[in-house]
Amino acid sequence: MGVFRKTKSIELILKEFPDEKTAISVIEIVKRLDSKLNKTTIYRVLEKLEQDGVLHCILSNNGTKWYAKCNCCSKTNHYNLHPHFECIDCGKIDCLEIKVQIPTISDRKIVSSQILFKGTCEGCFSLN
Amino acid sequence: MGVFRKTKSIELILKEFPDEKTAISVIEIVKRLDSKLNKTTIYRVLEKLEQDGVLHCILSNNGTKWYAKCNCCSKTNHYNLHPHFECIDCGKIDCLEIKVQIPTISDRKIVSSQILFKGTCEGCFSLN
DNA sequence: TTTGCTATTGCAACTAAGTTGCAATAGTTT
DNA sequence: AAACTATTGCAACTTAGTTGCAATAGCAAA
Repeated sequence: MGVFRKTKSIELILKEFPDEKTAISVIEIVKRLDSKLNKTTIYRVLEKLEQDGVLHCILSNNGTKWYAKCNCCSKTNHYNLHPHFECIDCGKIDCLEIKVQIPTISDRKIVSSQILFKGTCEGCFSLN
Repeated sequence: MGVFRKTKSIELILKEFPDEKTAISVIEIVKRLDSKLNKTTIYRVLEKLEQDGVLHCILSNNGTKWYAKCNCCSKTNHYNLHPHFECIDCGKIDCLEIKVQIPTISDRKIVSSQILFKGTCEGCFSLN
């Protein structure tokens, strides 16, 4: 939304997202870019990138914010309906490329959803 | 888990849950019982009631904790697989008595899920 | 290139949800 | 009634996330 200047901050932050599936916690981004960017800036840039349909936000099981790249969103239609997976062993979160049926409920209108599955990820699964 | 004494705190806190569907935020409980109980106690009792399968915890869209009564959980099997609904107008959260298909994913094991639909609830829906 | 506009950034201080350690209190059992 | 220990209250802390404001830096027009 609004003007979008090409700034160092945006460039640095976007570099932290290697692919379309892996989510990163804001805490981790702040830690990684500590010497380069102020945490306020990071929060604001992430929020703006979310509004612009570049990233989407996921809430982890402990209530902290994570972000991941969007591959189906636009500035006007921000769909975030795919589910996410949080590993209870290593803590990582990623996007699942599957569809979950969104139900229709009488008298209510569902606008968006937030689906988080918890369990053991591929990596940790093979270690057992 | 552990011993379960019948204390004033447990009684007071359980009184705040009128039915099996309506969730209450911890913040709200702390506010309501401000003159009667310490917030630390409230957090601890809620956590214990969750471990004992009496209540289940829901994370709202802004990352705060909400609790609701369980009607299908036991001390040993704590299932929390039903979805919840958060109203984007009035902010209330409640349990949905519908089943959502939990997918199976190769190489991963899903242990639990957290499904939050957001939209307009019956009450707010009829106001428009 | 320079000027001016204003979006963006950094800083410091703040907010508030949730946690921790410990001493005091109160259920429960003998 | 005594003793044991789970539970509670308090105060201080932790930390993710926010706010206000002055300084900085993209960008467009001159």
